[in-house]
Amino acid sequence: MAEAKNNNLSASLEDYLEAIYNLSGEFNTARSKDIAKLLGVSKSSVTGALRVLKERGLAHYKPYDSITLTKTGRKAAAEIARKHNILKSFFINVLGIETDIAHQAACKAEHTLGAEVISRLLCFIEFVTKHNAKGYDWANKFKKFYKNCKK
Amino acid sequence: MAEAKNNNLSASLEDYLEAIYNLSGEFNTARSKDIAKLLGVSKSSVTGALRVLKERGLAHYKPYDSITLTKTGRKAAAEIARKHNILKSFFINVLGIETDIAHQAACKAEHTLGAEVISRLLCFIEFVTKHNAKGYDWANKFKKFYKNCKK
DNA sequence: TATTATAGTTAGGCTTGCCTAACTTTGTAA
DNA sequence: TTACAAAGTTAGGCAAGCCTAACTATAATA
Repeated sequence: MAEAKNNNLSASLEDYLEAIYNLSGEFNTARSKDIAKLLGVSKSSVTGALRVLKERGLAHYKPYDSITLTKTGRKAAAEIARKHNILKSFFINVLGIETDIAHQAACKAEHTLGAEVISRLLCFIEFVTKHNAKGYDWANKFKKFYKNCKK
Repeated sequence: MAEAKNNNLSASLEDYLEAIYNLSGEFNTARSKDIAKLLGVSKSSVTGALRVLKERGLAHYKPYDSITLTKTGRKAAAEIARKHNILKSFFINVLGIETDIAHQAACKAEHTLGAEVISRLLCFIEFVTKHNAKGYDWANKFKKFYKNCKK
């Protein structure tokens, strides 16, 4: 039945899933080559990952055929991307981190920190953001603070 | 010369290093058995890690002998522990996360997030903490906010 | 001091994730 | 339509980390 065992994906598999999701956005199908490039990984590593994603019911995959996500896969990917983007924008806009680094960090964060921490952290970011909107300008206050902060 | 190649340690090795550091606190020497227990790992895994820490000039280690950190090792461990503790207390005191989970997350965080993000995050935590001290009670404000926050 | 439990090590094996090199398939352009 | 380049796959290998089972050393006690 190839039904999704939604068992927690490894950080690496989530990266692949998200990459496919993002690349698919434009064309609805992702190419192995582009996934490899996006993740900085060899083509054969992509092939390997695709096999696993298929096994788990998250991607449609047949050798030499086009790559798409299953419904479950898309849902999972969307959720990953959503969290990822919130974190990323916090890193960039509040902490003042450079885009690429922020991206990398956000990619990995969820896995490492775990669901509970991420969930609360996302709330916290929302909290901070709302305060910002209310005219209490965190990002800027922090920016000044950061200059004198040696950690 | 067994001088420390201070090359970035893996997450796992940092865990071992920190474990030894914390266990040594009480007795000045750590036991394999206790490291294993603390990290939830088998005794043989500890042996393996010790060999690597020795190779990297971070721990003194000889089979069946007592385990201590080198000066470099101690320094590195202290730094890991310091960051770790800041993160942990932020997770617990601001985000309201349960101790064990906070501990796990903090352990892994640095690695995943990378030096730049961690450095800024630690500053941010300090920033938040200082505001707290000034009577702007973040932790509490966030606590209320969190109740209505579904992420 | 001999015995035995505990601590620690070694050997061998598994998984994940990556790599390169060689091969196959596909698609494009003479 | 053939020939060649690009995309994709397969085979084989490597490193990090972990495990269990069997062994060895140490230390405690009778």
